[in-house]
Amino acid sequence: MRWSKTYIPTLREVPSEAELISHQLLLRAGFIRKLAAGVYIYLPLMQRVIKKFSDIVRDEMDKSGALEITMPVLHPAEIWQESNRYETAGKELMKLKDRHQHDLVLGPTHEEIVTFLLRGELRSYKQLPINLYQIQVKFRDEIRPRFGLMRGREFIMKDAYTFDADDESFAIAYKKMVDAYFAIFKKAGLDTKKVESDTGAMGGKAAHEFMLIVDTAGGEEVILFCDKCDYAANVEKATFRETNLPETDSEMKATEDVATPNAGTIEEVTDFLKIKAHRLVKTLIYLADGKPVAAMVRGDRELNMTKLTNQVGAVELELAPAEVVEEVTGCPVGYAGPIGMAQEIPLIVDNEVTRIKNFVVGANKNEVHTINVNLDRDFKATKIGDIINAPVGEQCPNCDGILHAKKGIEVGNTFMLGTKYSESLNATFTDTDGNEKPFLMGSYGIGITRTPQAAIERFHDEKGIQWPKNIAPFLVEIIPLNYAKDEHKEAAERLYNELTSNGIDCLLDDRTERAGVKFNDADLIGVPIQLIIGDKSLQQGKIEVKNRQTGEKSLFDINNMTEEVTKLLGQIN
RNA sequence: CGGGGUGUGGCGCAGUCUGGUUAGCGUGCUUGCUUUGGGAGCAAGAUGUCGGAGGUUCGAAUCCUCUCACCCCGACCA
Repeated sequence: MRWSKTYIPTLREVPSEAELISHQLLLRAGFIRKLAAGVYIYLPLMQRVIKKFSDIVRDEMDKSGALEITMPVLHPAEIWQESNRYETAGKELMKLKDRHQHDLVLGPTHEEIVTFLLRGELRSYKQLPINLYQIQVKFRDEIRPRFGLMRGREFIMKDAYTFDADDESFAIAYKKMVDAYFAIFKKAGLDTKKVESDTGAMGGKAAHEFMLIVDTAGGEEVILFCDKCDYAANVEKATFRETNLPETDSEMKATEDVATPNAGTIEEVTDFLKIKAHRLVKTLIYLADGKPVAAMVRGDRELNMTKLTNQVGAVELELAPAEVVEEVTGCPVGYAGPIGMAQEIPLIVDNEVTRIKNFVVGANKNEVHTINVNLDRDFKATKIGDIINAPVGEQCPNCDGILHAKKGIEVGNTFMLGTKYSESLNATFTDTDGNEKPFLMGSYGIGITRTPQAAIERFHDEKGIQWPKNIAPFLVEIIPLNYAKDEHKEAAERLYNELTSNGIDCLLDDRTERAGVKFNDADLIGVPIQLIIGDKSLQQGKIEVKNRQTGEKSLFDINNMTEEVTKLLGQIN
C-alpha cells in the first residue's frame, strides 16, 4: 500500500479527550476516530489490525474444531426475558422498539441465541460435542464507557459456545479453548496469564480471564499471583490463608463507650485510641437488591463487593447512600456499629474478625465508638465468611507461597456455564440412557478491538506504537527520504515491488514530505521494520534498516532484501 | 446515578472573573519560491452558528436560565 493512496491522518498533538497512552496513540497515529462516547470509527490502519488479529483468532478456533457461524445482532426481547437476563443484566442491554412497538435488544453476548438455535436442532448425545463461534459487533450500555476501545458501548468480540453431554467431555472442550487462547495470544505477540475470576452476571460454575500484564494506567484489573505455585486470580476472586494471625488480647474485657470527637476516619480513630488499624472493625452499610445489609471487616482490609454480593446472594450491591445509613444506624455516617442499630438488618462478618478479641466498633452514636467488643458475646453475626480483598503479603490458598499483585488488562475470558442457560431456556437432549438432560455449556470471549489497544498499552515508547509483527497493520514501511529525487524514488519503487510480490506486507511512504516528518510518522504508527532509503546507504548499495521494537539500525544489501527482511521478521516478536 | 471538569477554525489552546472595534495564538490546510537524514524557512491566503435554545442589555464568547455533548473520579468516608 502507498501512503498517498490510503488514509492515515496522523495528529501532531494529543487530543484532549484521551487519557491512556494507548488511546492517545490510536488517535494520533490515525487508527480510530470517535463518533460518540464508547463508539468508534475504525480507519484503514485499524481495519488492517482487526483483520490480522481476527485471522489469527479464526485460524486457531478452526484448528480447535470450533465452527464459525453468524448470529443476529438484533434480538427479540422475549428470549432475554426467558433466560431472566432481561432483568438481571437489564441496564447493560441496549434496548429499542420496532415500528410495531415490539421490544428488541442489541446483542451484548449470545448465550441465549445459540441456546435457542441448538435446543431446536440437537436432540441426541450423538450430535455432541459441538462448539460454535462468531466474530461480531456487540453492544453494551456501559455505565461509563472509557479509555477508547478498552470499554466501548459498541465493540467487536469473538464469542464461542460449547455444548457437551457430560463433565468429561466438557472438560476436554474447555481445555481445547484454553489451549487455543494461549496459542492465539502467543501468535499475536502477547504473553497472557490465565487467572481465576468470579462468574459475575454470566453465572455458572467457574471462570477464567486471560490477562495481559501491564504496568501503565491501562491496567484496570488487579491480579494476585503466588510467588511459588501457579495460583493466579483477579482481586474479586482471590482468596488467601489466614496464617499471620493478628495480635489480640487473651481475655475479653467489658465493653465501654468512648467519645471520639472529630474522629471519623479509620486513621483518626486509631490515632485517637492509640490502637492498630486491625483492632478497629468497620461496619459498612450496603444495599443488596435495595435492602440494607451490614458488613464488618478489619480496619486495615478492603471489603470485596463481589464476595459480599455472593455471600448475601444478591444480584446488585451498592454502598448505601448517607440517608439510608442514618436511618439504619440512627446516627450520622461514620459511626455505624453492630450493637444497637436503629433497625435490625443482616450482618455479614468477615472471617478475620472472628480472630480478634476486644475490638473497636462504631457505637451508632455521633462521635462515639465502643471498645472491647467481642463477637457472639456482644452481638451475633447473620453470616461469617470471606468478604475482603486478598491482601498482598498473605499466604497463597494452595501452597506456602506469598501473594503479590500486578495490574492487567482482560483480553479474553472463559466461563464454565454448567446448565444455567440450558435449564432456563429448556434446551435438552436425549442421553445414552434415554433420559432428557440439559446441555453442559461453556462460553468463551476474546475482545477483538480491545486486544490491539491492550497491545499498544504494553508495547509503545515515547515516539509511538511498537506493534508485534503479527498484528501490525504492515510488516515493513519503506521510507524514501526524498521521493522527489529519482534515485530514491526508483530504489523505493523497486524495493516495494520486490517485497510485495514476495508476499511481504509493505507500506510505501511515497509522500514528498521532509525526512523528519516521515521518520516521526513511521515511529508513531509503529510498523515493526523500517527500510530507509537515503544517499548515505544507497551509494554503498545498501538499504538502512530500523527495527522499531529495539531501535536497532543496520544495513542490508540492496540485492538481497527479500531474504534479509524475511530473516529479520523471523527474529522479532 | 452521584461528584468534578470541559465545550471557541481540522488539532492544541488563550480570551469569560471585570460585557464594548473586525474573536486571537500555535499547529495543520492552500499557493509560490527556497530547502531536503529526525515534525524546514520566507511570502501570500482560506477556514469560526464561540455546543444549542431562550433571556438581560444600546451591545453577549463573556452575565442569567434551561438544555445537549464529551472527559475524569466514584464508595476504607460506614
